[in-house]
Amino acid sequence: MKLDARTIATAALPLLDDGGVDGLTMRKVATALGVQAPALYWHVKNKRELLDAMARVLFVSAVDGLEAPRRGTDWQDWLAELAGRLRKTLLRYRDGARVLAGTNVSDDSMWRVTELTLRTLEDAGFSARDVTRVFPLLLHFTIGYVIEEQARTGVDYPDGNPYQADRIGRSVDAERYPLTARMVGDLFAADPDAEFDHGVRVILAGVRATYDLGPGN
Amino acid sequence: MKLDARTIATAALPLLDDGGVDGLTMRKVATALGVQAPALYWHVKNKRELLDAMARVLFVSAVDGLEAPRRGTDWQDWLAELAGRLRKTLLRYRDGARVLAGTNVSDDSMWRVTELTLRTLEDAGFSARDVTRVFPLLLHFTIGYVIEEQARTGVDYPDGNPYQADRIGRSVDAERYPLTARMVGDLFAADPDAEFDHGVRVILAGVRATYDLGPGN
DNA sequence: CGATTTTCTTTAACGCTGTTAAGGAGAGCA
DNA sequence: TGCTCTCCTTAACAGCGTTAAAGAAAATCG
Repeated sequence: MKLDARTIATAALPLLDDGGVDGLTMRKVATALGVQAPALYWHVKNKRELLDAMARVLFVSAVDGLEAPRRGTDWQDWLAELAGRLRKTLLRYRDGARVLAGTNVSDDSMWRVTELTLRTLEDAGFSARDVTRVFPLLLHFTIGYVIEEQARTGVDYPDGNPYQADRIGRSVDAERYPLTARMVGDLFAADPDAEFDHGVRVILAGVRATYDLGPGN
Repeated sequence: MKLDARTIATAALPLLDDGGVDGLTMRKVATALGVQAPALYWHVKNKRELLDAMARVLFVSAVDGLEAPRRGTDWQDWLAELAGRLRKTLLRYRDGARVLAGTNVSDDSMWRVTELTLRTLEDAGFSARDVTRVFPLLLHFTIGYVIEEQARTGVDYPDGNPYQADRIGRSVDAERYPLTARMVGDLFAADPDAEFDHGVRVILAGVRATYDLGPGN
């Protein structure tokens, strides 16, 4: 097999599922590729660069095949779908969001998607300056949301997941904090997909309410 | 000095500033406390638990002394200030946001703040169900934003920060992606404080636009 | 008071990590 | 054939989180 940064990263991603990002070692990755660990250093400067490559693969696969909104498609639906795609992709591997978070992804497909988003917003009537702020808004929310979501599976805690509903429920004093106690219950009963989409919609509503839309929308 | 999880965590936080969370070792923490590394394991089960304790200290110090909004204070201003406080606290130590992100913080002060927030929103006229969604929304955005913000300092990259404006600027093909090229410029020229506050305001506008407000608001 | 137990820290050591150094196998080319 | 470049190997290093075992200090008890 031909080895390069991208194939190494692709092979490394599934390994996240046992042990998460902390349990990912160069030796494991090498073994998965039928090679010795130092061989990787010919294609990748260090582990940091491997993680960057993994983030890139993740992001690229999230936006692969993404097209501009078809005529008649609402810009909000399009953005919501984009955020949803990103989330689904991050959820595919354990700690996916942590891998992407704060990683330097500078890939052509990154810029392609950014450009697509900005153009969609401009077409929807937003000013050039405002358009710049929407993309990070959605991106940061998505990453924050999925990090939390993946942390909730609690795999980092060998004996007993502290994120279990009853555990947290018990730790909240329902006498003093009744609203909080109810929120905790709500949160664990809620469908994460719906909750995420809802959050995205709220943000988009804020975008709509905040910025001036040009004529026609 | 009396040793316990909280004092250990407090001593560990400033050590984040050289090396970040990856460079934080039990031995360094121990040395900072004038003690040998294994001594820490009497007070803390493992490094994961130390990080949890650090996250707790961080969160607690962010919301320390926080009070319910004074009469006449807008709920939106109050929430914006809460998010701003959290951000400022995370920014105090390198990788602060990474430490807090997805960490299991179950402290009384956590619930106190949550309750305060929920009550504020209920007082503002939101329904009980809607109220439980606003808090995570702001929290996730804040964490996502600060992770990115702290990553941008690029300390993880020994030779040359790839987040520098000119580097990214050069990597974007301004011919094919003109809007993106401009966005990158905008992003680096922007004041992070203002940009964050703006994001929070957009979200709050979305909250206002999405949920039914009872009579009186 | 001395004896015992409990609390906390030490030294020593374990297996594992990311990473480097040095060298060898094979392809392409002169 | 001999040289160079590409890619992989083996061997090794310092440092990591963590455990085991023993020792000191302090508290408790008869």
